Amino acid sequence: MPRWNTDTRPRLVQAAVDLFTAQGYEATSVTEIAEAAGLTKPTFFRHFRDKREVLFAGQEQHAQIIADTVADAGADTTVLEAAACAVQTLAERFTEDRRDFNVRLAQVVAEAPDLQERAIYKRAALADALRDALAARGFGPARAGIAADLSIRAFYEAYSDWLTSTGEASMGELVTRNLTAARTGLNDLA
Amino acid sequence: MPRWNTDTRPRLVQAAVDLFTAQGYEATSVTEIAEAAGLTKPTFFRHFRDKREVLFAGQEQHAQIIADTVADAGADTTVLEAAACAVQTLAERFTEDRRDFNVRLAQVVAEAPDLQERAIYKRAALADALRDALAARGFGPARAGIAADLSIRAFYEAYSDWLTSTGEASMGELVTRNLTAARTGLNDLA
DNA sequence: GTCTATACAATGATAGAC
DNA sequence: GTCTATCATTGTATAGAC
Repeated sequence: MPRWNTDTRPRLVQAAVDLFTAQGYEATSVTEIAEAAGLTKPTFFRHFRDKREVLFAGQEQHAQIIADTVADAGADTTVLEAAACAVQTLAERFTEDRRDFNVRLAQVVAEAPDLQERAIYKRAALADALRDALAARGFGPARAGIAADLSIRAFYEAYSDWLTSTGEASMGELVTRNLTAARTGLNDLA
Repeated sequence: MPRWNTDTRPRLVQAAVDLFTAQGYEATSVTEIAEAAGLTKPTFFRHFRDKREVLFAGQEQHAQIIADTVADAGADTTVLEAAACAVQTLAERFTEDRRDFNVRLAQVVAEAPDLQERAIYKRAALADALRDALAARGFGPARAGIAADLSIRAFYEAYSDWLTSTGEASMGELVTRNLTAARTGLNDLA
């Protein structure tokens, strides 16, 4: 990573979110975003694969965080414990000062089907990363898949709660609550 | 639906899959597809929202099949039974004569990230439909979500098996096997 | 190695005629 | 319901400047 111009990406992200919020996602062109950041269209596409990707900047490391956490978990942890640990660690990145930004982001995503599709893809990528990490620890594919789905689901429900709540609970607490609810549902299953 | 030109969509689908298989997805333009079917580009877009959607024609009713099956299940069925019933009913649409087409389709999807994203979106839509249908029957949200994820996962693993196997097992049988494996994994979870 | 300038193919939308 | 026609935008490629 070069030291100069290291704020190019954040500037593009900020310009994009501002414009999307003000005029809507589809009504905003990539050229507009680039010029609002004092750059040009080709530069935008050098930093982001496509127009959608700019709204998911900062999530690049999420899969790695999950993989690392599972790999570093104690030797005697169960599948569910390892999976829970992974999403708990991920939750730490969702600090209170990032809540407003995430709320605005969710509002933009809600209005554009293209963005919802990308968001679902990101969720699936996280579930895959978690499942693979669990499988790499020796848990069977069926168990790994189920534990991954269950934990990622709890995480996203917590994320939704976090966005709609008024800040009385941290993301970590909400993840814990939703994981508990999931385990209860699991027991009621059979 | 008009009686004339009722084969327009199938013709477009066939032309698309043929061209994608021959030259690749990205190397084939919508104009090419339309002209190969004796039509024009705007006509293509009247039938399919975008270039990707043409490869998922025929899946429009899948969500409805799942919803209907769950709604029609016996009053004393458990969550897992209702969910299993739904994917089993869906499996009936994957008859042996459609296997070759699905194999070609999977090959095209495998080469284009855009298509994989759309495929994942379709899977998520099925999981949502199943979860909603289960919730509508009074099963709690946690149980409904887990049962939906688990059953859809088993379905897709069965689909993958169905494509790679050489026809000795039907899609229904493969779904049954994967559902059984999932239930075993579920018991090993706690 | 990062950005600009320019040109380009293709997607996807739109308006109007048959 | 399809066609012609036109259009803005996405996303890529090539050149070169700093």
